[in-house]
Amino acid sequence: MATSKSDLYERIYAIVKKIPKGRVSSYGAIGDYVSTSPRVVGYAMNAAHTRKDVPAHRVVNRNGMLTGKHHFSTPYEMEEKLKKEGVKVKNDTVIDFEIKFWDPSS
DNA sequence: ACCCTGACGCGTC
DNA sequence: GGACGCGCCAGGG
Repeated sequence: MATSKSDLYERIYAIVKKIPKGRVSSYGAIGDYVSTSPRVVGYAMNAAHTRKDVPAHRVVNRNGMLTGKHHFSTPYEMEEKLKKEGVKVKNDTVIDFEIKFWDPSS
């Protein structure tokens, strides 16, 4: 059955993979798209370390803040990657978050 | 097998 | 307008 519990994580990974370069999304938006709690998205991202194809650095919280930056190899990796893709970050927060925001249903 | 904790977000007091 | 609780899943001790 495609409705296993772990399949939920797979769906989350699939969405994160679809985030275009230079764009970001939020835990809440993704969670809403896969019909789960935003928290679960965070849990999934934590486990996403084993998935090299999952750009977890493009996922931020609803404020556009890089809440998960401490989970990368270095706290600067997330910010550096975003800047390199054209997403300006200041004070651990994505600038023009509303503009850079990518909707999963888009 | 149990208890705890951890990348969030919203409603309510 | 700040603080608190709840929902939800998995892995570690």
